[in-house]
Parts: sequence; structure tokens; C-alpha cells
Amino acid sequence: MSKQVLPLVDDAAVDAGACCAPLVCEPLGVAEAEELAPLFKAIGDPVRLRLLSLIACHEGGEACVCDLTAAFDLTAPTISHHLKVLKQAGLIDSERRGTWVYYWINPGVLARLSALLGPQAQALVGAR
Amino acid sequence: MSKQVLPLVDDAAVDAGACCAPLVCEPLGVAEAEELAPLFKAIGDPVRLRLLSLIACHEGGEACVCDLTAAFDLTAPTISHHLKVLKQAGLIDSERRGTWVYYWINPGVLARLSALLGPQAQALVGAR
DNA sequence: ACACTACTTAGACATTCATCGAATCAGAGA
DNA sequence: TCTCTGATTCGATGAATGTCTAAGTAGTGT
Repeated sequence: MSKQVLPLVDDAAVDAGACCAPLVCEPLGVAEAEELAPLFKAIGDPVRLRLLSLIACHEGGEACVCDLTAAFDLTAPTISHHLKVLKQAGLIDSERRGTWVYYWINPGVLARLSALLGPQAQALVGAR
Repeated sequence: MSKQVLPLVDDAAVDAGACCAPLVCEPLGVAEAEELAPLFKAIGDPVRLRLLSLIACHEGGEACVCDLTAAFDLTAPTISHHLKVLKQAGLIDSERRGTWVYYWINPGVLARLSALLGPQAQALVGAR
């Protein structure tokens, strides 16, 4: 259970990432691409994107699986599967408290992805 | 050819997006999720992520297919396929000039994705 | 101990996807 | 017109993915 993919974000990178987005500064290396693509792939599904959003917006910053399952027209195992994918990607984390299992967002990873796409793109918008 | 998926970005949204990222403000609607997820899915592949980066970093902001193909250990049809996926997602656009075909980034779409993930995530980093 | 609820795992199935080789299309130049 | 190069399309194939049902695990309460 606890044996999870390493967070892929050190807090230093979060601050640093904001200043220079690799995507447009210099070509992404093969290794970085192979490391980052799975994160985008994980949120590249409508159900998982909504799950992420539901968790992020939920009061307290965390949500119980039963809340999440209720928001979809899918079976519990399917929701569980998608949560597992998000967790293995390092985007969310979870903890059992009594009967319920709670999930919350790992905001650092999200911020890193945003920084990768963002600032430079804004610059290009003006340039072109 | 020119019949492409609509850009999915109005310039207003680019500016507006910077102030409030939907992902953490309120739950993403089903329709929005189904519209946005394919974009993340498109960049959720190492080859396509590198293609995007190579194009963005290339001098002049555009790159010829032959330049791109040379950077990979894949056949030309495969690269062509990935470029098509990126183009259909609205992330890049292309034009033929003589013998060569050039691709460039649609920065507005990238910026929108960044805004969706970004600012709120930064806020949560501090909060937690 | 038993039953009940919440969630996850296992296995099956249909669909989608990444990749390739072969064929085709589009221009440039002899 | 013929040929050469650059790029895309087509068809096939093995791998990955999303979903389900059925079964299992974990905790609560009687």
C-alpha cells in the first residue's frame, strides 16, 4: 500500500518551476518526457479529471470515496480503479479513517505541471 | 484538412484563466471535463510531449517535420500520426511550404491548460 | 460471532492506441 | 514526363485501457 511512486516533486522545484517553463525554453529530454507524460496521461481521462476537481474543491481539501462515487454513473470498482491510477501517478494521496477512505490532492505535482505548460505559453501568445 | 476542431480557446479565457483556476474553485462539469481531458491525453505521451517541446523551442517558433522525425528513433508514419493527434486536439497547427510541412504551437490552448492546473495548486501548496 | 457497510482486488471483455511496412500524395527539378 | 524526396494515409498487429461482475478485505455495531 504505502509503497508508492516517489512524489516527483521536491518543494524546491515548485518555486523554481514558476520562473522558467522547460517546455518552451529548451527541448524536453527523453527521460523528463517519460517521467512527465504519465502525469498528463493520468488526467487525460474525463472521469479522472473530474475526480481530481471534486477532491480539490471538497471542503477540507479531502473527500471520501463514497462522496466521489455518488457523483458518477459508474460502479464503485471503476471509481476505485481511477483513484488508484491518480494515486500511482502521485497526483493524490489517501488515508483510511475508520470505515471511510479519504483522498486529497498533492498540490505540488499539479503546480509543477502547470509551470511546465504555463509561463512560456503566455509569452508566446503575445509574440505571435 | 482545414476542417479542424475549434480552437477551444478564446483570448478572453486566456487572461481570465490566470486569475481563477476552475479545477480547485468549483467542480469541473461533465461537459468541460470531456472537452479538456482529450487535451491532456494528447500530451500524455512521451513522444508527443517531446514533439510539442521541440516545436515550441525551435527557432522561429516552428519546425519542419524532417527536423522532428530526426529527433526520434521512430518511423516517419509514426511521427506523422502523433503530429496529427496533437493537431486534432488543437495544440498545434501546420502549413505546407513547398516540399516541407511546418508545425507551430497554438499557445493559447497551452496557456488555458496551465491556468486550469496552476494558480490554485500554488495556493494549496501553502495551505497544507 | 454475525451481519452490515465501505472499499479494493481479481478476472473477463470490448475498445482504443502506438507502431510498423507498404502504398499513396505533393512538389521540385532534370 | 520521369524521378526523387518529403510527408501522409492505409491496413495490420500486439499492447494498454475502461468498464463490468464477482469475490475479497477492513472496520463498525449488535
